[in-house]
This record gives sequence, structure tokens and C-alpha cells, in this order.
Amino acid sequence: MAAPAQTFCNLNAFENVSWGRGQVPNGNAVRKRYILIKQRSSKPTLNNSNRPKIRSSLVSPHDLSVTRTLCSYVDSGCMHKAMALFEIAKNPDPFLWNIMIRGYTDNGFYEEVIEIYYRMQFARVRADNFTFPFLIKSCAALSSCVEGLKVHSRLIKIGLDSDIFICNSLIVMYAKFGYIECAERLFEEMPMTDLVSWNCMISGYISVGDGRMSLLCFQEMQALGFYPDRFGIISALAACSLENNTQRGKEIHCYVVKCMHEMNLMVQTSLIDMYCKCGGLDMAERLFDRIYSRNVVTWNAMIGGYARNTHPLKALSSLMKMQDADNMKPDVITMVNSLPACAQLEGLLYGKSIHGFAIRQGFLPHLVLETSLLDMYGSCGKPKLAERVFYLMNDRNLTSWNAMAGAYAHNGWNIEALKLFKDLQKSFLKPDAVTVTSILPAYAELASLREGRQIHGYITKLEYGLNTFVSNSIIYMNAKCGDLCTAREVFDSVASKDVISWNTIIMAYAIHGCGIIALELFSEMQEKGFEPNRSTFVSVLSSCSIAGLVDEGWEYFNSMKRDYNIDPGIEHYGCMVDLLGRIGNLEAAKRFIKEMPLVPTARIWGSLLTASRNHGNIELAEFASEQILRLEHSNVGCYILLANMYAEAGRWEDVERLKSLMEEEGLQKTIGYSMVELKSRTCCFVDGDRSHSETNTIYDVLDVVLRQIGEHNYISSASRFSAVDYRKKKIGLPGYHSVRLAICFGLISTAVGTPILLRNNVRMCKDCHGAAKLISKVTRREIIVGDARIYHYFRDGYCSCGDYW
DNA sequence: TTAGGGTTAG
Repeated sequence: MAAPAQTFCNLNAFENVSWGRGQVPNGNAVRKRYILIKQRSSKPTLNNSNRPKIRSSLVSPHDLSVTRTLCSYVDSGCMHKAMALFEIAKNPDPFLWNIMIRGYTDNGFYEEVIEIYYRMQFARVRADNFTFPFLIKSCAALSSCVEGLKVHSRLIKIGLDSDIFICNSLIVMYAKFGYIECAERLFEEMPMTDLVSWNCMISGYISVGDGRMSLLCFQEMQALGFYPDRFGIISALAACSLENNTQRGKEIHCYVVKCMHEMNLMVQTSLIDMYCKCGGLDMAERLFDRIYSRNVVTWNAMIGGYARNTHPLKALSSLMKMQDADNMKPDVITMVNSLPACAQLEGLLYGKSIHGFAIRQGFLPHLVLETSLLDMYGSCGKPKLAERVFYLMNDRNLTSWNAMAGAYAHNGWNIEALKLFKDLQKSFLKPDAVTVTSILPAYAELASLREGRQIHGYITKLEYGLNTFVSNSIIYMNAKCGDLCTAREVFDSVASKDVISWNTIIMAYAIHGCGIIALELFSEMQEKGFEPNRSTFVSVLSSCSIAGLVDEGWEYFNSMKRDYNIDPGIEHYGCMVDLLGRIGNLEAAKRFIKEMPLVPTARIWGSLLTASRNHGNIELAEFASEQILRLEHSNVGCYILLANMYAEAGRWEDVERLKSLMEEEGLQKTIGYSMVELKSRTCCFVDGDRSHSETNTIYDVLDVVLRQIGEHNYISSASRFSAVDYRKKKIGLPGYHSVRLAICFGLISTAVGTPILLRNNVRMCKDCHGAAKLISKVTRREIIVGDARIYHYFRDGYCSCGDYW
């Protein structure tokens, strides 16, 4: 792809940009300011320093030239000069005060509007019908509900609450506060309404996100004989976007042509935006190409439209064109609209380039832009950079917290995601449905069943469980935490199931080894009219692979293109390598990888490595590991798995060699732990753990159990080496692995005959898997172990996985 | 001198 415009590609320049002063913040919310923050333009103050030299003969408020000069200052945005002149005017009349208030409003100095209004009252100058619309607008812009209500009370008191200009302003203000019922009541009680009043209501509904009511209002207005002007049209088009109502949008487009509003740039931009948001990108492009003179808003709408419709290259190419062909300078919103394109392309360099440009232009700090940046970094696989942006933000709202949680979750930074969620709960913000959808995958990966049930209860209480997205996440979380029954109950209770609900429940049964039920559900989803997608086939093929349904797996794989016109992706090929590996056809699996039409990933070679481990083929394991490490230098799992195979084969030199290599690479073995669920608590063990208060009892029970299963002093069935060998080589004794400690603790802490439920953060080792089978037999207890991939149900000396995982 | 409008984040 060609590089974007020069402006955005000066990556070296970006690298030279400092992020902030001092240390990079860690997990705590240490706020640092950007060094390159552009100084905010100073607001004109009410004190009269730096006055321009104005002769005192000019200062009579009745002098027309004073009024003219003041107006010219205000109109040209020179509020400092305007204030200086105003300050020396003797006893300014309401007209001059209003000019000043208008100036501050028009130039966006809303706080100053409130300030000067109070000063006006202090000076006993009566605010009139001209003053209040500006004041109300400022209250709305500042989201200052208290001031707004005070103003409204004052209006009632002085009898100005029926003025049509004031009422229209109040409607907009209340809608912006989110109090649409107040706006509606005001509208209904107005003695007289005009076209502007209707427009205020139409846009008011947009403010609260109610496109349906906005369109109804637009319709009712016409039924009463009003002809929509460009203001109403623009709001109605926004309503069509909210409702995704292309048909209505097209009708309004026809009206625009008929009534000759077609040449208005704002109307044109609104049409482009509506078509982009309603999936009519071709039409939006045609309209855009026809515009003779575009402004930055038009470009932004088109760039955002391309990004929204997943055309990231077109979005970035438009970004270049707007600068090169139209000589247009991007603004903050251009940046915000372009960043999703970088995220979709996972184009870190483009994203960084935009970040650098934004800093150089002084666009930061900016809440929305910063949120877009951290989202981009998360999508580009750089959660650490996202974290940097997040902790440097001056202001954060729920969207930014959610984006940060999403960035962690997207990259599997589950511990950080859970910590962030806990910090959010301590803040004044209330998590919403998006928060819980982002956070539930982290719970699914890390949480105990107890914690899973707690978050499930929390979500139910907040009633976010009614949302299908949230429900789908709850289904998966319950299944991953070991409660398949609840996962099914939640699935059955989802009123509006979507294809993701079905994919999730199929995968839930798959990870619990219930392949047949998973496939029955796949048939049921189709009978109910749901069209399978790519993810469905990942669930289906995983079901076949985990349950060892080889023939069925091939049949579904072949049917993807044939019956559903879905080209198998790398994830589907991965499932097939698992399947071939499972039946021990390792050469076929290797050949399959070499012949597949896609470039193998580390995940694909990982499947071959697992198969080699399960079938004891050390040469193939070495080959697969080589391929993995070529692609991912720091794949710890690969090192560990191969080292374990060498240890089992007694190749201690190779074990040492791998250990050295890991040290050189600075890699550390993931610390394995096992959580055991009790009735009232969860206990966690690591290998050789002696921290538990009942350690002595646990180790005594372990000793007895190991004797019963014939592994006392440990001689592995899969190994020719004794405990002494393991100790010499400083390798953890499998006899004291966390899984066994957790099982023994479960045995002494739960009622006889009840199942013992464990969660393991890494895959079970071969020794512990064998031991768990035997323990289930001698103790006559069902032992359920969820490892990093699947759930193992150990009963009477057998495991549901069929000894393949 | 007064009201309403287009492009922004999870």
C-alpha cells in the first residue's frame, strides 16, 4: 500500500515526540500532561488589562460609533478588544450588554456568558428577550443543568416564558440535557409554535437518540401544513441514520431535490452521512464526487463513511486526497474518523503517524481523540501503548474506560482487564452493557466459578443480561468457569438469539467434550433459520476435534465451501490439523499443513506440536517447534512442551539447552496454578505449594493417594526416570503439581460422593492427567478439571477427552 | 441584538 500523505508519514518526527514528563505511568492512574500540549487560547477576561487606547469621547453608549465598533469586534471574534471597549462605556444599556453576550456565545465562551449575565444583574440592568436565548444556549453547551433551571425559573418569574424565541431555545436546552419529556411539555404548552419550534423538537429527539420519534415529529409537522426547511431536513436525515431507514432517507433526498435544497453544503453532507450510515456507500460516493466545493466536514463524513463500511484503504486514501487535492487541513474529527481505518488494517505505523500529527497540531488532550487512539493501539496489538494513552488522559469517561478494557481483552491481558474493572467500580462511573461485554471474556479465562457467579449476579441485578451481546458473553463465561448447565439455561432464556448465541453454546458444549450435543445444536440452529458463519464452523470443527468425531469433522469442513460458500480460513485449517493429529496421522497432518492454501501460523504448527507430544514423536515435535519459534521467538508454551518431551525421554542436555535459550530470550515459564471450588470459597495452589493452613493434611492425603494409585515416590508411567532425576535437574516433581494438591484439598473439603471442580490456567501435564484418572477410580469421586483449552471429566479411571488434549 | 442544522470514541 502506498504511504499516506507526507503529513502523516513523518514517523521519525513522531518518534521524537515525547509522551510526557517523568516516568511512564504504571497501573495506578498517575496523570501526566503531554509536553506538547498546545497552549489553550486564552479567554478574554472581564478585567480590563491590555485595553486598546480608546479616547473617552467614544465611550457614550448612545454613540452609534461605539455600537458599531463593538459589533465589529464581536463579529470578528476580538472579544478582548470588545471587552475593553465595553468596560469603559459609561452605564452600558441592555443593547450593549446583549452585544457582549452574543459575542461570547458566538465565540464559544459559554462560561463568560453566565458570568456576564450575573454581572448584568448586579448592575441592575434588566435582561430581556434578546438576552435569554444566548444565555440558554450557553447553559446547554456547558451541560449546566443547575444554571439552566435557574434561568427557566427566572423567566417564569418575569413573565418571559412564553416568548417563542425563548421557548424554542429552552426546548433545545432540555433535549440536550436529556430531559426530552420537559422539552415535549414545553412544546405542547407553547401558546404558538412555528417551523423553528418543530425543528427544535425534531433535533431534540436526535439529541436523546430517538430517531423514531424524530421521524414521527417530522411527519406530523408536514401533516399540519409546514414545509420542512434545510434545518428540519438535516435533523430528519440524522434520524434516518439512527433508525437505519434508507427508504425514508431516499424519500427525504427526493424532497431535497424537489425543493432545491440540493446545493446547500450542510444538506449535502447530511445526505452523504445518511447514505454512509445506512449502507448506501455507492450513493454517498456519487454525491460526494458531485460536490464542487467541499469543506472539512464533508471530507470527514466521507472518511468516516469509508471506515464505518470497512473500506480502510479508501478512508486513508481520502485523508491524503483532502490534503493534496483539496488543500484542506484535517481537524480533530478527521483524526477520529481515520483511526478506525488504521485499527482495521492493524496498521500501527499509520496510527502512530496520525498520533504524532495530532500532537504536533495541538489536538491533544481531547477525550474522543484519545479514546480513538487507545482503541487503535488495542486493535494493533499494542495494549501497552493504549495504556500509556489512557493513563495520560486528563479526563476519562465510561467510553474511554470501556475502550481500555476492550484493548486489554482483545490482547488477552486478562489480569489487567479485571484490575481495570475493579478500579472502574471504585470510581464514580457506573459500568454499562459494553463494559460487562468487554470484561466477561477476562472472567471466562481467569475467574473461578464463584467469581463468575458473582459477576453474573451483578449483571443480572443491573439488568444488562437482557442485552443479547451480554447474554452471549455470560453463556461463554459460565461454560469456561465450569458451569455448563447455567450456560445452557442462559442460552435458553435469551429472547432474541443471534448467530453468536448459537456459536457460543455450540462451543460451550465442545469445550466440555459433548461433541454430539454440539452438533445437534448446529442442526437445530439451521432448522430455526440461522445462517452459519465462519465462527459457527470454528465451533463445529472444534466440537468434532475435541470429541474425536473425525468423519463428521471432514464432512463439515468439506461442506463449508460446497454448501455455505464459506472459504475455510486459517482457524478452520487449525481445527483440521487438530483432528488429524488426534487420530495419530501425524504425517498426514504435516502434509495437510504444507498443502493448505494459506500460510501456516504459529497456532497451526502448535497443533502439530501437541499431536507430536500426544503421540510421542519427538522429531516431529522438534520440527514443529522450529516453525513456531521462527514465527514467534517468545512462545513460552513451545519451549516448555518440548522441554517436557526431552525430560520424558531422558534427554537432560536438551532440557538444559532449552532452559538456557529461554534465559537468553528473557522468557519465563508461566506459573501454573489450580483453583478448587468449595461450597463457600475458592482455594488456589501452585506447584509444591505449602502455604495453605491445612498443608500437612493435604500432603498426608496426597501421600496416601499416591500410594493407592501406585505412584508413591513417583515413577511416571510415561517416564523411565525417578524422583531423584527430577530433583537433580531441578524440575518440579509431578507428584506435587498444583493439580494434585488441589484435588487432595478437594477430597478433604467436600462431601463424599460430590464432584470436585478445578480450574487450571495451563494445559494439564501428562502425568497429572494420568494421576487424575486413577484418583477418580480409587476415591470413586468425579474430578472435573478445566485447563487452558478444555474440560476433563475424570470418572472411574477414564477421562472424557479420550486422553487427547 | 433573539431560537433550530452537517462530520467525532467503546
